[in-house]
Amino acid sequence: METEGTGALTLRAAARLAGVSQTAPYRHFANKEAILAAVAEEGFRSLMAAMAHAAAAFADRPLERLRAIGLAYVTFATKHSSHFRVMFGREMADRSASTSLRQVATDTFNVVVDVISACQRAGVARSEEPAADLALTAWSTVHGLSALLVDGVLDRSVADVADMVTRDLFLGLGARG
Amino acid sequence: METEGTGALTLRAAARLAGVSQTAPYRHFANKEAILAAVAEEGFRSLMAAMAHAAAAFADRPLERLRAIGLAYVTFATKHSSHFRVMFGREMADRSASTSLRQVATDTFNVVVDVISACQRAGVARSEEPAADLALTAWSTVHGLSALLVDGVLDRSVADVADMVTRDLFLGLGARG
DNA sequence: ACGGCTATGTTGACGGTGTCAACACCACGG
DNA sequence: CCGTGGTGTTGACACCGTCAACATAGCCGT
Repeated sequence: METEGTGALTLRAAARLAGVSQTAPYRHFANKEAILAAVAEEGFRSLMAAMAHAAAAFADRPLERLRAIGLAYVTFATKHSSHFRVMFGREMADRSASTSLRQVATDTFNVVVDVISACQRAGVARSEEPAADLALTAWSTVHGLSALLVDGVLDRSVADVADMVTRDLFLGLGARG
Repeated sequence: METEGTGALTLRAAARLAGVSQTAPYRHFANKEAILAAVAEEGFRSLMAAMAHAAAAFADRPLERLRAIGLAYVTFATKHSSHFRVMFGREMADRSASTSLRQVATDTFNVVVDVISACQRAGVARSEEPAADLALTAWSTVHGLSALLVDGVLDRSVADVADMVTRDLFLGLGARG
């Protein structure tokens, strides 16, 4: 998957790679969707770890922490683009079929909510709005940028663009004053 | 595609639907990727039309116009989710293969840039930054929200969430003053 | 009017894929 | 020591994208 793209993640190829027959995976997963759900779930855990690692350096500076996890998100998406695609794409018809996948996805979201709450308490984020709402906006922005980069729609440098977008997200588009 | 999801867009099914043999499409397209590129291109034109239509009501109010095209984007994505997925997904391995697709995609982006320029001239958008940069942030946010909705990650109401996110995008996350 | 060229379509086949049913083995617990 | 459950295999099915070879129909220049 990492070297040949999502389309190469085939049940039979996986079995070949494992050195077993092509139907052996069916002893461990109900079908291909179930395998993808497991891969996606692992991806979310890996993403959460990357965000946690990036945040660790800024224990008592919530704003820097927020930005760090945003950048970690985009970095993860571009560095593990196939994995990222499986995590969010619709190779699985119905993601709510796997409750554990749904759980780990909301856990990931809650990381963002927590950091934003901290920002609000520190007075650096607008606090007239629920943290969950701001978090959804932040997630949308960072996720959208990741999606555009991963899907090859943009051809600008990842670092530049991520830096700029996270700054604008904080400032807003509107004129101040 | 509309009724059974992206996975059902198969060359043979399309041919059956057209009442021709399964290899007839090869007289008109090089391969499946080429068909998807054409579908994606048509999608971008359709999206541009939807945005233009939404913007028409606010000829001389650039801020309302900006918001209207953002909402039109999310609406289009959720109402034609399969089409949206083809437009951005990686069913095509290399989207830059089709220059006309690339062209219509940048045309779409330029619609956003133009509206943001107008907002800057009207003094309602921050103007210390290039319109293209702000446009990329706006696109990321709206595209990210669309992607999350389309991929079934969120279960909140489309209208509510779109309204909230576009407002927060304008205001920014940061505390004012 | 006619012969040929081009666009379009068909048939048949190839290798690859997800999935299922039937069968085989091996280890462990009663 | 036997049975049972977990794991793996073989063989098959329908479907997929794609290709080569062959057919046809309409238009163009002569």
